[in-house]
Amino acid sequence: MTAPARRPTIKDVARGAGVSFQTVSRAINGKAEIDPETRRRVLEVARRIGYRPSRHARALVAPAVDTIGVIVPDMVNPFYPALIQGLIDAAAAHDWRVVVTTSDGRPEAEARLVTAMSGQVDALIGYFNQNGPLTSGDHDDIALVRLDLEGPVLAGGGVRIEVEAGVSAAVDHLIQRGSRRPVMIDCSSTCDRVLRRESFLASTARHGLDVGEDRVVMAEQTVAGGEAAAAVLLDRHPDVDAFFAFNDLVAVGALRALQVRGLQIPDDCAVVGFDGIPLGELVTPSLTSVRLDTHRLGVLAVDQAARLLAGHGDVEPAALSCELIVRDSS
Amino acid sequence: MTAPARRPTIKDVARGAGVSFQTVSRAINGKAEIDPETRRRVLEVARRIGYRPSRHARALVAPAVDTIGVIVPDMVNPFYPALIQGLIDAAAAHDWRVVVTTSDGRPEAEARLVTAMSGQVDALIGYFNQNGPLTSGDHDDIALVRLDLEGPVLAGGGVRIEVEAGVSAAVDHLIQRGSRRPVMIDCSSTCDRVLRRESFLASTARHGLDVGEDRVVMAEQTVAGGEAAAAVLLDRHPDVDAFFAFNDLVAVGALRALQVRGLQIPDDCAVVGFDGIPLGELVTPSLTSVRLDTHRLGVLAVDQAARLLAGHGDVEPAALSCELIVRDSS
DNA sequence: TTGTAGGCGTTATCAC
DNA sequence: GTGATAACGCCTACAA
Repeated sequence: MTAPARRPTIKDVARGAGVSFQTVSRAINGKAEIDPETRRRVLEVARRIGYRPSRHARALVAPAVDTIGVIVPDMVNPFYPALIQGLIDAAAAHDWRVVVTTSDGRPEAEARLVTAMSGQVDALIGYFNQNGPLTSGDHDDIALVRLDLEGPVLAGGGVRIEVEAGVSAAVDHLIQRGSRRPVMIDCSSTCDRVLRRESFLASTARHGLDVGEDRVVMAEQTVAGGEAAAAVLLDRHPDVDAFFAFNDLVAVGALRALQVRGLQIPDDCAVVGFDGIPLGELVTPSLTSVRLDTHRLGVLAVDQAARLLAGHGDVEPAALSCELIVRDSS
Repeated sequence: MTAPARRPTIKDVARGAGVSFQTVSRAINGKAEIDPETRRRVLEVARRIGYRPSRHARALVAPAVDTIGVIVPDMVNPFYPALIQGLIDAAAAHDWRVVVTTSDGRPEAEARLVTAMSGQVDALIGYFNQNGPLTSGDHDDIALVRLDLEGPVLAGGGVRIEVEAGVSAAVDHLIQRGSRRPVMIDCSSTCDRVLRRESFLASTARHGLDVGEDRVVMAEQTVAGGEAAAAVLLDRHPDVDAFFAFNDLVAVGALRALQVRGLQIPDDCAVVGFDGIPLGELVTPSLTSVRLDTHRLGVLAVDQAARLLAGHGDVEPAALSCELIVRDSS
C-alpha cells in the first residue's frame, strides 16, 4: 500500500467556499435544497482544489454490496477471459465492480487468494483447480461461489456444469461417425476435475467400448501439453481414430500432433475438445467442442453470489448445460 | 446495489465476548497487548457470529491506495487479457487490487466508465479507442494512465508504445524478403489509432514504394473483419505480395482469405500482424508479428499510476518498445 | 436555504 | 491488559 498524497475532504471544500460542509454535501450530491448560486460556487471550489468524495466514507454510511472478486487460474486459456467478460456483464446489472485475480492454478495460491480477497470484496467467485474446501465453512466465511463443482456443493454457492451430458453427446457423435478406438487427453493431473474423464469412460463403456487406462494420458493444460500427450498416444496406439480432449487448448495441440504426422483430420482421426472457446473456430481444421455458455455462466454465478449475500447460509447450486458444437475436426 | 444482510460489527463481538470493542480490535489485529485467553475467547466469538472487519471502515482510518481500475475495449482480442494479466502481476507488487471493466470500444462507454470508476478506485489505467481527453484535465480528475498514447500525453500519465520502430522493422523485413506490392489492413475506422498506418506508409515510402490509398482498407477488429478486408484487397490488387495488418486478429483473417484462394503463404503473399499474441503461434502458418511485451506494459502502466498517486500533477509518459517476431507467415 | 448533531465501523492514543 | 475517547469522511435527520 502506497500512501497517497492527502486528499482534500469535504471540509476543505466547505472552508474554501465559505459554507458548512453540509452544504457541500448537498451540492456534490445534487440535492434540491440549495441555492443554485451557492451550488455553483461550491462545485467550482471542489473542482479547483481537486475534491473527490471518499468511496470508503460513503460506503460506511450507506452500506451496500459493490464489489465481487473473481479468482481464475490464468488468462492464457481464453476460456477464462470469456468467463470474466460474462461475470463483468452480469455484475454490471447489479452495479457491482469486479476485481480479478489469477492463481496460476496453484492450490496454495488459491487458498491464499481466497483469504486475502475476503476482506476486500463482498463475495467471491472462483474457478479452482482443487476440489477441497477453501473456506472453513463457518458462518464467518465470505460468500463463495465455486464454478468448479463436480460433486455436491461444499459450502456457499456454486454452479455445476453438466459435463456428463456434454461429453456423452460428444462420444455419441464420435461413435456415430465411426470411431471405435478413441483415446483421451486428460488434465486431471494438474487439477481435480475428473468428471470429464469419468464421463468419457462411462460414455464409451455404454457403447461397448473398453477404453483401457493406457488410452488416457495426462497433459499440461496448454497447446504444447496437448501436442505432447497426443504424440504419446499416437505412438502407443497408431490406430487411434478419435481424440477427446480435456479442453480446447490441449485439443488444438492434438490437431498439431496429427498434422505433424501427416494424418488427415477428421478422416484418419477425429478431435473433440471441451469449452468451446473462439479459438476453436480459428484453427485448421476448425475444432468440434463441447461448448459452455460463458455469458450464462457469468449470470448464474453472479446470481448465486447475490443469493448468498441476500440470505443466510448456503444456497442450492445452479446448473449449466453444455452443448456439442460439431465443426470440421470430427 | 443490493442491500446485504446486516453484518456483525466489532461491537457485536465485544458484546458477545463481554469485553470492550477495543479489545476485540486488538485480538483481531493480533496486537501484543492482550491476554492470550481473552484473545482466544474474542476470536471464538467473532468466528461464531460471523464477524469480518469492514474494509471501508479500515480504509477510512488508515487511508491507502488499494485498488486500480482497468478499462479495456473487450476480452475477445487476446491482447487485452494478456495486458490485464500483466497489470494484475504488476499491481500485486504494490498489494493493489485490480478492477476490470470493458467498454466494447464505444467512446461514450469509455467516457462513462472513466466517470463511474473514478469514484470506485484510486487510479485508472485504460486502453481507449478514442484519442480525445477523457478527463477535464483538472486537478480533481482521477489519476489516469493511458496506454493508447500516440501523441503527447494529454493529462495524467501514460505509456507510449513505440509503434514506429516496430512497424519499420516489419516493413524492412517484408521488403528484404522481396515484397514490392504490400498492402495494409487498417482498423483506424473503429478507433483513433492511426500510428500503425502512418508508420507503415512512412516506412514503405522510405523504401521508395508508393502505397496508394486504395492499398489500405479498413476492417473490423476481428478475424472475420480481417478476412473480409483481405478479400477486398485481393480482388482489387491480385498481385499483392504482402499484408501488414493492424493487429494479429485481422492478420489471422488475412491468412484465411489467402488460404481460401489457394495462395501460398508466405511464397505468394506474406502476412505480418501486430501485438504478438499467442494465437499467432497456433494458426497455420504461424504468424509473423510486431510483438508487445504485455507484462512489461503492465509494469510500466502501474508504475505510472504509482507516480501519479504519489506526486502532484502529470508525469512523463513511459515508452515501450516492440519487437518483430518472424514466424512462418513471412 | 443553510447549519448542527449524530452515527456508520474501525484504529490510535491515552488513561486506568 | 483493558477500556474510554477521538478521529477518519461522509450522509441523514433535524433545527435554525
